Amino acid sequence: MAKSKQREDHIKALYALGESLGGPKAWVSTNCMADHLGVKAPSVTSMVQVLQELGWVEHRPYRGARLTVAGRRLALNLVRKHRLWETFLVERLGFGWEEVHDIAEQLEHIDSIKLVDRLDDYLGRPKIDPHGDPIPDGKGLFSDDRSLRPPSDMVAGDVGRIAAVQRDDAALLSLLKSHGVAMGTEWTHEALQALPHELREQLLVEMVSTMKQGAS
Amino acid sequence: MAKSKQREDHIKALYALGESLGGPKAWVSTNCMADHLGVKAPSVTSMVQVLQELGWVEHRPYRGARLTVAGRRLALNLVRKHRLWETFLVERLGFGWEEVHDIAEQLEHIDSIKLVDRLDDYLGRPKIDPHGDPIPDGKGLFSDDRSLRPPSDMVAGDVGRIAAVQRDDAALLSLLKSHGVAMGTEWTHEALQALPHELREQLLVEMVSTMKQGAS
DNA sequence: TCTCATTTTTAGATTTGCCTAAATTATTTT
DNA sequence: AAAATAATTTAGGCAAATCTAAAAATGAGA
Repeated sequence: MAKSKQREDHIKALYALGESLGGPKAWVSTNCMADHLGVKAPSVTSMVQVLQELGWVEHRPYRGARLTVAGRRLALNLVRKHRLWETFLVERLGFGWEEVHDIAEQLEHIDSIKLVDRLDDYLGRPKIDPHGDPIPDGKGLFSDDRSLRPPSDMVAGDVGRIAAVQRDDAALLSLLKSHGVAMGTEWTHEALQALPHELREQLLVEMVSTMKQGAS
Repeated sequence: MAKSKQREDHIKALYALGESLGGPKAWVSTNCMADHLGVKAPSVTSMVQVLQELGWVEHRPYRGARLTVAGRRLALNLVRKHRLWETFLVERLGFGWEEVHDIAEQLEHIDSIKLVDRLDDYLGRPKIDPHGDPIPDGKGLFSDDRSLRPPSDMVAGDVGRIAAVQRDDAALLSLLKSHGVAMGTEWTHEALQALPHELREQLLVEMVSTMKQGAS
């Protein structure tokens, strides 16, 4: 297997960037990974070459990298662990949603399938983590049946329930908290408009009631 | 601070061996640490020299190594984390006592004081872990008021409550479990005598009742 | 006390993961 | 289409943590 924290971090970065760039087939530049990981580009190149040898990554020189099926499975398992631990930290240990990212970043590398599965059971098999992100199951499958919308989709009179924050960033989450924004709380269009737009645009809501015709 | 998994492992080994060799002032040979850690002696020597630079270890060439006050504090914090995580795994996630050592070995390196303290609260500030070992508090202090005795102290008619197993070893713990030995269960002298002595001698009991005069 | 077996350290090499600087390939501009 | 610019990889080096083999110190027995 030959996993390591660094290798896993590169796999996770590749997964995250690949998703944001249009899915599993997208090529992710090594520079882009380097920025995301806080290392220099040549380090990523060499790591990506190692990960290719190990069968987790496909690398096309000067084009970029993307995950193999095995790599994607590994990435989804890391995402699963990260989000389950974040859920544990918030729901059981009483941490604020802005405090848990760095700790979960460490916990996600703990290697024990049984631990993850028991944690999942213990938490009641949650489908969504404290930031509103879906938690994949042991097979890497998501079951997120929410329909999420940006607040910009709301019109006067609409009410939305805060359902996700798009970036897991302590500063942003603290700010949101200080404005009273918490997962599951209900907000009118007007109240949301009163938030600074840098904050508002990071939110996603589920519609509670809308004035719009034919809205889901 | 400059902690790392390997450095912490060496500190913990030095603590454990130092305790078993007669307390904080005992010199522990690098060979002995090497055996305990599963590495070769020269690796320990060089690590010990690094740890001395960092102020956690005192090294007398050809004599051995021992922890400084700062090193001991670090070691006790690792022991605390290890034993709290083991408690969590057994009491909350339902693991068997023979399954948790390796996972706790990973979890003990997670770096977050707040996490440890919250976990401690969450578990109800336990004083004893699933193997009967005392859990130091945040200041490194133990509060273990049990009086533990080897089964060899028991005489016919005595009853003892299983209170600790002296080695955290999966094979041993599984065997004990298969003989029905579990923490807190009560055993007569006779029942204990029926166990293989390799198992029995790893146990410590609290006396429930004794025939002996003047026994505590 | 001197020699010799044992223990421990030093020396030098290896692997992993990172870096900077230089070379290479791709892309954009004119 | 050629040249300039930007992105990426290669080359070569460094630090951490390990190893093996060789040298040095300890201490036990004669």
